[in-house]
Amino acid sequence: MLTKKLTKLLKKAFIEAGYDSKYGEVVVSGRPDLCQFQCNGAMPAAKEYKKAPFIISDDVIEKLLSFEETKQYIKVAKTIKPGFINMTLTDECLIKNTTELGESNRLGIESTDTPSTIIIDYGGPNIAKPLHVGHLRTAIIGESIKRLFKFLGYNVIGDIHLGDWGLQMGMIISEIHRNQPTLPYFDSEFTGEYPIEPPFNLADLEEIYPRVSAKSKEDEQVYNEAKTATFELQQGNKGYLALWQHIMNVSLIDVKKNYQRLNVDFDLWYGESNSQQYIEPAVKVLKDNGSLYKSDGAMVVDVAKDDDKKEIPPLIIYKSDGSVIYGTTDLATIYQRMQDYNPSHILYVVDSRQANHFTQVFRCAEDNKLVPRSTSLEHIGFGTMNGKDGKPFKTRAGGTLRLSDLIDLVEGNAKTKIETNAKERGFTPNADEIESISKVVGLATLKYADLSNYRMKDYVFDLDKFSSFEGKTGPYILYSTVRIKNIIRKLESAGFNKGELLIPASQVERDILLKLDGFNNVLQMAARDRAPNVICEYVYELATLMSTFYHMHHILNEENQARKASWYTLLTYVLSTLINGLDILGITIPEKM
RNA sequence: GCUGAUGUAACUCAGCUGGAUAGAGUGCAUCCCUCCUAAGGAUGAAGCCGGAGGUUCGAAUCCUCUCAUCAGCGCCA
Repeated sequence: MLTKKLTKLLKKAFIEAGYDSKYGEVVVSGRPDLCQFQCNGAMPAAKEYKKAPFIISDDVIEKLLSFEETKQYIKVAKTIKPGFINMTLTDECLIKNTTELGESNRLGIESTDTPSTIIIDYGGPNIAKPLHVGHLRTAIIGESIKRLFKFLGYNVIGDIHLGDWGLQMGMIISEIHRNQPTLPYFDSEFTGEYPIEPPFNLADLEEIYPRVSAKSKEDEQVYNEAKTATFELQQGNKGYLALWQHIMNVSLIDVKKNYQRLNVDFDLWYGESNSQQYIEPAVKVLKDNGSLYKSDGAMVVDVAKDDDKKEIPPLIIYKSDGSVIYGTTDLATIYQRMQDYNPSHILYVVDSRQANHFTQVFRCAEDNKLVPRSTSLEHIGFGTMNGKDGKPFKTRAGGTLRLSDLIDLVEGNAKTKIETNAKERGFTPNADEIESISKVVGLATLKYADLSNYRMKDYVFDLDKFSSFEGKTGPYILYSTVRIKNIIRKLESAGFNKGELLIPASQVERDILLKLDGFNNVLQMAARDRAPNVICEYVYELATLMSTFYHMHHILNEENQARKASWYTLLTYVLSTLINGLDILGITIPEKM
């Protein structure tokens, strides 16, 4: 980590020159035409010490250059204009650094000093509603954040947190009741075993929810029946529970298939229902604290604070009909997670429109000491998914686009491209190969397009963008990576051996060495801001540098064997950086494409 | 109404813990496939960083106001 090493040196130089070490922070230069690294500390220091900034920077540089260790590493260090300290390293230093990073088992990426447990709550699909494009972001962003923290050495647990215990379940149960009243699940006298076969299939189920949901908006009785069914389910009505289990079983098969296609997997497949047994102990805490009280018929907890800029309504624990609500299950889930895992963080990767809900839940949990101070609850919000018109995305027919249809589309697109491309190059991959490559490429297109936007911004869902293979896209990065693999394969099969890194043969090669060093910093930043788009940017830049490199240097044809061997080594470093970066984004790389 | 988010090139977006000449991709214009994948490379045109004040040696970045868009605001998730 060159910035880190340089910062250490600069801090020492600031101290020896008689200034505070806090001014010694070194960053990658914003003007690569002038230098590789810069330190801006002399300018703020000028204020404190009431001196011209360039006098300070000159003092510091003089000290810096007097250090034994500096001499062999720093090629140029000089003051520019007001008081920038510009530094360029020797090529020897660069290759030594790159070799250290490349040969270390984690590319020199620092692990956390505090390897605590982090729970990531993402995905959150509602049972019995087909997954649609709205479920894409939480899955993809959540997965990436999970992988990032895992990579940085945390013990990370991803929990899908299914929506399986709320009103939507009551809606379905009550609708089935209306349509098939003679089923044993609705017979309170029934004492035998309930049927093993569900009384519906997936297609039925997917059709039921939208129907009853629409009906309940117009027909109050339908709505009330749904509420009653919800209440009874939560109270443990045996028949309802059996039916609920059927709904879960049928629905989960499809849910799992969808996440599998996205290459998203969860450590825990818990849902709201799993928190049921923790509701009582969690509520007891609220009661013992005297926080719980009746308001408008519901049982609530106040979470407002004196310095709130706006009114924050109380969190509802029991609705006036006695049933619990998602705030309740969220609290109970926190209780459960503390008991089972004692995490340092619980991160909720959920649409930012739910910010108020999380403020309420977090405050309630913190005020009532359901979590200690050492545990932080954090809502990782993301923008809403809009169509090109800036309004929430709808298909041409006005409905929501299913996630599975979207994946089909993107994979199909990739397939066409791969087939025509193969034809142009005159080779014919077999059908299986095409199939598996299109899946990988299609998914990379989709994930990269989604992850490269900063998560907080509203999101324009653009099918063209999701299907594009040109420019700053997933396929471009895969293309670049596959090309490296291909060259390495050829070097290997020719029995060629890797060699020590040589002094860079060009500016591009030097830029690659510098870029490789930046990986650690990028990961730390991405983790700090919970922002995978930083990694997207990085991976693209590295891939671009490689494209320029190919254009400039022909590796296989290189006659200087030492040079060729050095490039071989460099390729392996770049490849593992790309592999790791892409893996954190949840993107896999094909062997060919 | 209150609160929050967003406003950067024709389009889609980075950059926002203040730093030197604001960056990509798409599209547009011009070149480059006898040579490791042209899903590529090179060059160019394109910007009062929504507007107005302020803080600072220095502001797209921080503060205040303002306009626009979107979202949320007690028993859905």
